[in-house]
Amino acid sequence: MIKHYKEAFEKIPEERKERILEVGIEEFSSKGYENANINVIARNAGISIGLMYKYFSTKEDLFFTCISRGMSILEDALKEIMASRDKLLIKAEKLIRATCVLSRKNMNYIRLYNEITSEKDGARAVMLAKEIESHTSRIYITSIAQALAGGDVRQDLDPRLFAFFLDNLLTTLQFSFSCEYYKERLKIYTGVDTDAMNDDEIVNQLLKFIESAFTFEKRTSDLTEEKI
Amino acid sequence: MIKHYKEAFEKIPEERKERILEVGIEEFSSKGYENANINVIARNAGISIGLMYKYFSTKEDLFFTCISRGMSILEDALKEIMASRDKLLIKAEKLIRATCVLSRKNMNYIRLYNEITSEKDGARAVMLAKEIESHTSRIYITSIAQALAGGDVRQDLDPRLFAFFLDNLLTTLQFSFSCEYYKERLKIYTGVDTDAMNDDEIVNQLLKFIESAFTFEKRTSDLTEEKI
Amino acid sequence: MIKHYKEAFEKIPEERKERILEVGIEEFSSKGYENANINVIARNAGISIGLMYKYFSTKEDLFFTCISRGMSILEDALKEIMASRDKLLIKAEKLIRATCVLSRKNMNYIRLYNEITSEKDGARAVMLAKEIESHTSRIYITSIAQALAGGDVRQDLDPRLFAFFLDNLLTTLQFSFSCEYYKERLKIYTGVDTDAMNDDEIVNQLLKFIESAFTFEKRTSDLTEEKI
Amino acid sequence: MIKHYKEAFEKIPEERKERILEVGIEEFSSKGYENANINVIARNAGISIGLMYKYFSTKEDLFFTCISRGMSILEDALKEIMASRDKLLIKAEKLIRATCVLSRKNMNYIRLYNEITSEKDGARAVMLAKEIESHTSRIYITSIAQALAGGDVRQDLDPRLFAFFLDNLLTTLQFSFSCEYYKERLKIYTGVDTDAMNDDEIVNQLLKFIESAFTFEKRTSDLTEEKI
DNA sequence: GATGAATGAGGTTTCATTCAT
DNA sequence: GATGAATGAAACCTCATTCAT
Repeated sequence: MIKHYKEAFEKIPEERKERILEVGIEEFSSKGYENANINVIARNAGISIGLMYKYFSTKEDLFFTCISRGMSILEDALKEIMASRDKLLIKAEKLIRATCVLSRKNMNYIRLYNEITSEKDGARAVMLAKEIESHTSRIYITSIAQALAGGDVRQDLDPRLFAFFLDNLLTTLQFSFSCEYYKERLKIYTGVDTDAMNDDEIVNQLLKFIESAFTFEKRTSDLTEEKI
Repeated sequence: MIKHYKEAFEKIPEERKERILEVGIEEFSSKGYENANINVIARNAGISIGLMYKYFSTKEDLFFTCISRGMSILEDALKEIMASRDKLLIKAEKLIRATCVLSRKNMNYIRLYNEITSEKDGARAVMLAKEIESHTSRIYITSIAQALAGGDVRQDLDPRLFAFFLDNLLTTLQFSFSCEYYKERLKIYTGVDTDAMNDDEIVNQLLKFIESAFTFEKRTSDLTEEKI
Repeated sequence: MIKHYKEAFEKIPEERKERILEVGIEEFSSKGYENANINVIARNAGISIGLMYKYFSTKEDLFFTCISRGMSILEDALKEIMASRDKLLIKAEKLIRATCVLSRKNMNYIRLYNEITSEKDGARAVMLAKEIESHTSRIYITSIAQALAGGDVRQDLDPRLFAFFLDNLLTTLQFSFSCEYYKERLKIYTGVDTDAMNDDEIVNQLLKFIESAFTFEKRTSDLTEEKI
Repeated sequence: MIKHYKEAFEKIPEERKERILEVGIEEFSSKGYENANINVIARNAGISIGLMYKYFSTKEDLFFTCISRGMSILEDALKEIMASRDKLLIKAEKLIRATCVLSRKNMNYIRLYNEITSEKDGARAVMLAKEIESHTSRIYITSIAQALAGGDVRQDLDPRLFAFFLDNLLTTLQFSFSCEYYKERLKIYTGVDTDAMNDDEIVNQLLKFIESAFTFEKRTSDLTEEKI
């Protein structure tokens, strides 16, 4: 992962590092990149703007470093679940449940991720995607490939694409618990306010959705039938 | 849908209206709301900035009007498919295929939609979600409810949530064909460049994913078995 | 009095003339010259902005013409009172009483006059003062000179300066009934809200003030006494 | 008195503070609030526009701070005179003479005050009047009340209203020495150019005017006589 | 290392005025 | 005579970045 900070930043106490990045994440995630104000971040972090520029060359670099931190926290949660020896669908269930819990706890990180996903600049988008998605995707793909090899899932699935679909569902779910637009959208679909919602129903339904998608394979005979 | 333009805008020839909104959509979708420049939009649309303000009270209103246009175009495509008497999964297949085609053709509209989904301001997000998602969600939910009533799909699904999951998958797919970050992400998952990709594989896999999710219901006996 | 309108304005029906000028006076007096909007005036007067410019060359000219109308209305009220054969102090009393009544009725005209009195541009100020004050001042001065000649007032007064002081008192009183700042100022001095105020007390006191100022002459003996 | 500047402004050297405010007063008093240009003020004060906004949140706040300075300078001159143990009419004479001198020296402050008196916005007008007039009015009223208690002035005067009339006369006199419109108006009344005028005559006459107004009380017998 | 005062380019918005119809 | 669409200069304000101390 590329460093987006200067040497000076490495040398300061961990505590101050965290302070700066947490304040940055708060600002970037709540206002978006453009509307975030570096001077405000410095002030809230308790350091001078001059020092901020000793640590980061540009606003962009501070943003990237905030992202690194935020995303690695989210990734750690994912890794912990995926590291287990559980079968794929057990992992899926854990993931879904964890998503509900973490989305509320790590709201800022998810909002930050959401901000990234609407990056307009091609080069920045590519760089960010590579830094953020590579590892995650590998974890999902590997896990599914193993399940495939173990005969735990339908044999006609493509691990890469099913990993992609799975992540799409989980990512959107995260957004739906954390990001303003997605929260309202979920409310419109379910008719219930997200914050007041009981997670069980959505967890159960999504689990069914994913479980069936991953496990049931159409028998050859089905293929000759009329499509439902 | 609320009007976000002034009376003067209603009176001008359709051709100019389109010109302005298309130029606006191009600017907003390629640079994002904050970085979009209304002077540039006016210039590219061939009108003066003063006139622009005769049509729209604020940059925000121009943005909203661009969104209205972009989203209604996307919605029309959806409506056409969902209006058919096809069974749900036929519709799903059509939707998926249409998504591939339209995502490349209507790239700007989808990028605009993507921009909206990362709206940070709560009030704006709620307003936008209501304007954009209400209709779409109803179409999906109704269609699924009908399939449920007709016994075409598994009986233990919740139409609202399954509609939600389905839309999540389709929306993410659209983004993956249109938006820089999501394009790179898809490339990372599949290993293939999105633009050079043959859609067939992804369409087939997603269809399988959705089809199984919607149709296969665990038999009671399964519930007693060990989870896969 | 210099014409500040074009020929076209002279030819239109009296009713439309009045409409335009009344609307203009309303706009200029309530917002001030700079913040007044010619396009708004045209719209409220029911004519097109193009026509407005057929009648007046510039915003300034419209303003001047509004002033002419407003000031001549105020002047007419003054003239009527001053034309009587009453003794000076009877006139003064009538003036003061009229001021109270007219200040509320002709609030807009007085506000317009107040706007003029803070004109910053030297040339414009001179022009306006000449147009507005010449006639008024002559009326006052003449009246006082007659009273002086008739022995009705103290013999050591200078008619020009006493006219000036008298007008100062009356003008400020008008402002105090019509203009936001002066209204609040009067409230601060009296402790009573201007709009709720009973005029009698202020009329009586001002009358005493003026009456004494105009009529009592220090006897020679006084001059040797200690100043009070 | 409410602060209309930011903390940063408090910390800068007195000299620079004065520089900025004097330049601001010059600009506001010569062009009026609307036509004043803060970029010009910043340039003339020798600072950047960005810094200007570090000191003041808005143009309005800079204006208010300029006013505070200007008005407090004028108030100080008033206080000095009114603090003496002189009898009321001695004070009055001093006030009138001081007005002549100060009006020429402090022309900008008085023009600024004049600008305020034509404030159109109700809320702003009330705020300004309270900030500016409260103290002044109290000084006048107290002084007159004391003179009344001491039997130095006529017993039938209302201290509040007579203070009001006195201030009206002095204020108008100030304007007549400083503000374009009022200067021309004075010229029209006296026939002499204000700048070339010998103050003595106007001072003497105004003193007579005020002295008589304050001291001579109609005897009861007068009341039965025909009004003069 | 640390500060924060200072910069100034750039974007949104307003409105007097023009002119083709 | 009458319209009102169209123009564009100009002003307020923000904030990433610099640099002297």
